Amino acid sequence: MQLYNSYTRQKETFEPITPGYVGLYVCGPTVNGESHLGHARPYITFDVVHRWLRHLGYRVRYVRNITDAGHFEENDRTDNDRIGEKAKLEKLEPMELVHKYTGIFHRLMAAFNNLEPSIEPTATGHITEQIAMIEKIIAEGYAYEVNGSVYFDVKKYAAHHPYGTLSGRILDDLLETTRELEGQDEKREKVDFALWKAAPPQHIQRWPSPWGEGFPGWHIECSAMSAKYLGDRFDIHGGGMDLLFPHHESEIAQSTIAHGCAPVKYWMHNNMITINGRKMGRSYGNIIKLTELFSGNHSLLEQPYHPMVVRFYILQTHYRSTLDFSNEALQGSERALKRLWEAYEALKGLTPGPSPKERGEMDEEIERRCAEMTEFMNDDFNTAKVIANLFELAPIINGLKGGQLPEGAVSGKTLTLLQETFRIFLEDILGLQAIHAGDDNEALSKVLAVLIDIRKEAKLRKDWATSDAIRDKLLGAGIQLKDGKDGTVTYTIEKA
RNA sequence: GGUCACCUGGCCGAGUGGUUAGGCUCAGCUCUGCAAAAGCUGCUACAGCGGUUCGAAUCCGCUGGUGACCUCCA
Repeated sequence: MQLYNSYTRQKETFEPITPGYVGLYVCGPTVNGESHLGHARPYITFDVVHRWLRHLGYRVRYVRNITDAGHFEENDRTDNDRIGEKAKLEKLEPMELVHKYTGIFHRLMAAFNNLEPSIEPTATGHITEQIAMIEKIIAEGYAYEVNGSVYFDVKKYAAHHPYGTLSGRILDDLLETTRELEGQDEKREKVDFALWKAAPPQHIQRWPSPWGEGFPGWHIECSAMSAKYLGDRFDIHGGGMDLLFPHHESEIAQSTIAHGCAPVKYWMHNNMITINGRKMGRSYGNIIKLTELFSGNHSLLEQPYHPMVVRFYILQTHYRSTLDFSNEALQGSERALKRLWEAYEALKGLTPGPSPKERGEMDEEIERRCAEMTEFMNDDFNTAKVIANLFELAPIINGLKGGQLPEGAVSGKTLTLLQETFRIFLEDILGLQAIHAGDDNEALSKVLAVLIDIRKEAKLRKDWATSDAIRDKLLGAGIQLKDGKDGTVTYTIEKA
């Protein structure tokens, strides 16, 4: 399998550090607010990576953190609320926020049908590990303490180690161009980053440390927790491209000092979701929360979009390309997914033709397209090409079902391959699910059978008014009847 | 300002030297009582200008445009 390593900026053959096992770490959410559309991308992207690695037979330990330490705020409440000014219950309780947004996050992940990570460690649950790591870095001489805060000495690090390789930074440029920010006078250099921050008196989240009460810096949690659960050196670290600098660059530096080796063998970064060509982000004011996307409740949205439509829309594009949001694009994905899924359902109902014919051209095409899907996934997780091939196969399935292709056009063996391949790629790898309601309601299917029967009788009488009324009114209720060529009628039910 | 990307048909998007990507939309046809669904067919693009090459969307250069990072950020 080939994957693109952001560190070397080229595709490389994947060889796990420990044969048969893969350590995968992905930067998780900061649970101080609701996830938006942009956040959906890494979690879906790396869910597919996780699924594919498992499919290849690797035993994967997938670690995705929950960042629940740092700066928190909600509406007018912040973690800087002065202790004396408000009653306890009026003040922000960080764990209350963390609980709320972690719950929302988990529900969103489930809606996307993302498999759960193996471990979901929280930053607050690993304060001691982070402190221990900082102590090690100080002992090695690459960090210094100022007024209860600890900073990493980037200049010294860069003198002895390659720095900036991942993000393409040159230290001298950074020293010149890094902006002047408040409260940075403690640092020796502007490029230094905090390992530990002393907590001002009004800061609620605080832990004791060798340097006084405070809280961990932004980057250290990922390094401490990935090392704890995956080892000092592990296989794949994923996240959004916007984390390249300074987050991942800092992770490399601090881990290299603390553990004596570069922490990650393969770095993977997904590209951004844009809206009108611009990255979705708080500062641009163009955020669409996922809950809004699913409900349609947002001024930019023309309609609600099902989580599976969003998942499909994301997977139709290669993960390293930007992906532009628009209603038109989402609606296109919705129609496309419906068509593909209905072909899949039709495929499940197909049985081999009467005379198992000899292998024909169609058998060869199907075999080739099925085999290609594995190649596409092995080539840096090219889900876009996998989906294209599924669409290439859909007309064959529909043709067999609809009678445009003769019954024996495909051999039984090939049909089985096709069924198996669709199931594996659509469900197991892409992680897609039906977006219309299942046909599992016995009472409803009986009712529909009655209506279909009445309509059939009406058609025999050429009572078009009645037959069309049944068809149109059901459609209005979200139930679409589909007349087969041989008189059979199938239907799909919109999920409420 | 520094660094790095990107610019594909009405829209979304694959694609790194020679092949129809694919999806959505649209038009025509088949099927149908009419539709829908499905099938078939059509719409053949690579920002511009140079260069390399037998041959470039694909490599190189220049120009223009857009974006990302440099600050919390998926």
